[in-house]
Amino acid sequence: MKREPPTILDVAKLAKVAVGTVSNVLNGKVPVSDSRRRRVQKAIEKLGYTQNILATGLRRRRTPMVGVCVPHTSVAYFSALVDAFEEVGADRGYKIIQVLTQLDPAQELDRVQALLHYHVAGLILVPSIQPDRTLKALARSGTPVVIIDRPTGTDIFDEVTFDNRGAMFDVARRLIALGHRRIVLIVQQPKLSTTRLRIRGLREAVAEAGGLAAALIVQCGPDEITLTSRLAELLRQDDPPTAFVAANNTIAAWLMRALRSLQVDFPGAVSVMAFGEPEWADLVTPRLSVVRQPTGEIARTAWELLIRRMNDEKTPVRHVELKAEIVMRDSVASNLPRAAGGPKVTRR
Amino acid sequence: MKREPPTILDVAKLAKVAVGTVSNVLNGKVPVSDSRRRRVQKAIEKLGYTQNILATGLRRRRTPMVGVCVPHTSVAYFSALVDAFEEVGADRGYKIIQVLTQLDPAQELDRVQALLHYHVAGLILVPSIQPDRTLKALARSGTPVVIIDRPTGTDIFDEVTFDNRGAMFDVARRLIALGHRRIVLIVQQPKLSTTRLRIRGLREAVAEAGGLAAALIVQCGPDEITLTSRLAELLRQDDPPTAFVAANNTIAAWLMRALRSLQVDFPGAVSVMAFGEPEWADLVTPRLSVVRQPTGEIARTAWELLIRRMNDEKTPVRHVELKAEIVMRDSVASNLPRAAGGPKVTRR
DNA sequence: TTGAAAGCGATACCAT
DNA sequence: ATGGTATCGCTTTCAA
Repeated sequence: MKREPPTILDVAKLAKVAVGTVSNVLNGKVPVSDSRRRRVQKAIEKLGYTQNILATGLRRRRTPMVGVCVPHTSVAYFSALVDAFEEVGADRGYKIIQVLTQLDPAQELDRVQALLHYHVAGLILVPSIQPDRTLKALARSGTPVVIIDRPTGTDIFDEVTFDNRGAMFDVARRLIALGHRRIVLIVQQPKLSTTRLRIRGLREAVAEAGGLAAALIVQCGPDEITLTSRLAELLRQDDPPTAFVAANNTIAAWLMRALRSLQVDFPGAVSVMAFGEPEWADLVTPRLSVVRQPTGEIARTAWELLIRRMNDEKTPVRHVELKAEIVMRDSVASNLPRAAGGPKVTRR
Repeated sequence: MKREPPTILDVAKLAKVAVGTVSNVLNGKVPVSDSRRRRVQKAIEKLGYTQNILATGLRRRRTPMVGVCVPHTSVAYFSALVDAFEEVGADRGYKIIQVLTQLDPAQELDRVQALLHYHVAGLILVPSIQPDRTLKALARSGTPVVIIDRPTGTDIFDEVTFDNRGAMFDVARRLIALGHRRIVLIVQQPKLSTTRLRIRGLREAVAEAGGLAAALIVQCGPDEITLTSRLAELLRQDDPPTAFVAANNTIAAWLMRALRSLQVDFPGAVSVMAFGEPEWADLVTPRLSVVRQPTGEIARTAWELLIRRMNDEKTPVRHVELKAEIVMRDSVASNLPRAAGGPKVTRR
């Protein structure tokens, strides 16, 4: 018994007022006399009237929804971000439309364009490797946008990122101080801006150590098996790497499983760190050391910037860079020759 | 330089045709002569025209979006579902709007109502503990709905669930066969339909074992600390429980950490199982045994049912129940007196 | 086939 | 403060 939902006209008729008056009651911007307001409210109640956002959006040329575009939600970091946005956004009366890029620039463009068709009020984007066309479309649309996590290298969008270079630098420095000489960074997407920054941080730390240390970037394949064989190869060579850094929790999980299946003594022979903090970081043995991204703060800041831009089209562009926190646990151990059971890293 | 986006009118003007013709080209339902079609397409290209979905939706009284309402995405099971929907939905030209209930019936109602304002073409819902008002609103709206994961006990919506009772029954039976006599099910929401079914399965298995075994339902608090102290209490009593089943990956993580901090010999003294399959299940020691939900199949089936209902308003209601898979790993061990190092459960 | 025109449900302006 | 009306961008008759 699907009856057509009541419209503002039905309400106006029942309350014996003009449609404009109903609209005014609804939006509360223009004053309405008490008596009429009550009549309208009663009518709304009785009819079970609900606003049609499509019509409102069409007229207002803007909808109270914000698009959020992330790679996928299987990386804990991203799902945490989405959760945070849903929460903070709802408080301000915005709905979140979530779309996924699956790491594919073409899909990214497609999905973002779809969001633009909806005339979303704003858009939060974690860009892919090749976001150029997407960014162009975004710029052309004039939609308020905040880029998060991955700097675009442009100056047209607000950005909230965290200091990947610095974090990686600190991590590498600590590893080197612990006696590690060959450090491997395992990444999924070498061309990603974030990845490049991490590589830079790593190289800088290595350079600082003079000829002592060396860095190696490994691109993991699409699955665990590829990574495992690549790893086996690496560890077979003479003077094999002793420290591994995984770019996210998925890779970290693959890496740990690979090390186990290869029966590598861990953290005895090799140390491991990861970006992101999966819920299992301190459940596994050895407990995983991580670079903890300031997820909540990123979400909050991004939302603030977005609100600001949605309110004022031409407020100056801002780039906010937050600091990540390094959390050392058992998966990182000393590699100093004299210190087989020697000085341990601080645990927490 | 935000210029107004071109409309169908601009296209018509440039192509020197009527707006209706442009619309026909766009939708491809009504035949259009080749020459005009080309002119229209060229104009669209040139102007960079994109359809305004709000207007289309208003006119058609339906939008190509499907709402997905889940508790949150930090439980891997739910984020996997959302990912699956985004993928399968996009293929059919639907966008997914995701909203979260945060386990709160009031928030659930609010969010679902918002989705209804958008006149979504369909809605997929993982209901909360108290979904009555939401379900009523949904029924009233006439929107195609598919309920997943948690049966509602009504016959007005299509449902895709999996056999929680059966899965729990099998799990309990195996545990009992392994010599466990006191089995604890740790849940977050005792009144949830899913939970009730699991409890029933557990009770049935216990009953089957005669006076041999006993079941205990523990409601964990909102955080790990509460659970830890509750657990300590349980384990302190005489004849303490030897098997624990966690309702999801979050509780499983809490449970494992709690057991460690309480220094319980595990899986020596107690065995552990969990519903859901977190990425860390086989990373932890001992590797976690789980009830693996058929996530992909649930998503696929739900989508099929939704499509079916979106196409045919009054196709008969269907309830599909899928089977879950029990995956035994090291976290479950024998509790038979004679079998300290005795018969092990099959591993995989 | 094609063009003209009537809405879809709301907002916002203009008189009153 | 209130009522009447044009309008948002598009689909969908209805004639031609």
